[in-house]
Amino acid sequence: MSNEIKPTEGELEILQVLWDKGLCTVREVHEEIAKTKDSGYTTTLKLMQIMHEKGLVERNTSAKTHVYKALVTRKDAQKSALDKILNTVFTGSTADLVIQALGTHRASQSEIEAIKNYLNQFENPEK
Amino acid sequence: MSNEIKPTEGELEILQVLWDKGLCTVREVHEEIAKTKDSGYTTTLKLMQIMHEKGLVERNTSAKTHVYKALVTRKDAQKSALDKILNTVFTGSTADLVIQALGTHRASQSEIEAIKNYLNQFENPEK
DNA sequence: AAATATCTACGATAGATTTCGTATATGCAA
DNA sequence: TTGCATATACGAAATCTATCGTAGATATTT
Repeated sequence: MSNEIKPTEGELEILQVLWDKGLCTVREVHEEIAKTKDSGYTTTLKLMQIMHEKGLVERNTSAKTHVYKALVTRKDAQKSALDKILNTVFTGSTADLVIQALGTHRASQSEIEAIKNYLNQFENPEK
Repeated sequence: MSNEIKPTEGELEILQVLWDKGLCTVREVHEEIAKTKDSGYTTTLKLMQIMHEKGLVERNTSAKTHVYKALVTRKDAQKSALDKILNTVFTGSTADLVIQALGTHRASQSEIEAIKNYLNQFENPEK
């Protein structure tokens, strides 16, 4: 039980953009966020500065315009998010979570196949 | 897209107890929470009062000591939690979520069977 | 070079959440 | 019945998060 990645709602929005685009200036992140939400530029800037203090991102300050990069990976965040809801609402049952997920958010046929293939890895390998 | 169940962190802790135990007094909930965290009795009380205002719980006030009951079900909260992480860290891919969940939190053989059976429901029904 | 645009830094505010202290009511025991 | 334990109610502080305005530095344009 080492790392607790717990970005806030606003931080997650920013991480999304960084994950999708890789290296980004504050302006780039802000433009992207402004598509679905309207808040000021300095709001995004401030959040990203705080994320830097927290170690969620790193930045290159050699030029006037700083360039940011996510330090937490999407996978890290996924694992944390899963751990959290598993330990709270799902009382630790992975199977419950999986079945709920498949039940309410219908997967496509190809996704279902992918999952089945994945499961087959665990099919008593040494029979 | 009807209901957004978004209990806070503290509210979730309380809901846990109510889901596990059913009807509870503030004292009972507090004792349980105090096992893993130390905060005062009135803190728990206040939170539960707020949850009552928000409609997350109901309470019987006929006796001096009030008895609380969750109004949100665990399933409601599960659905909300899943929706949320699907739309943020998992970019809408149920398959990614499922595979991640199975990958990091190994399921037992019987759980795997349960999931496979579940998936078979969707096997091209009209061949 | 002067005006304009763009950037970072930073303080301040607003709102939500958590925390607690204190007042007051109620039940129980000596 | 007097005192003690335990409840609820409620206001207020402490924290966190998000938001923005403004100052000052650095480019860019004319």
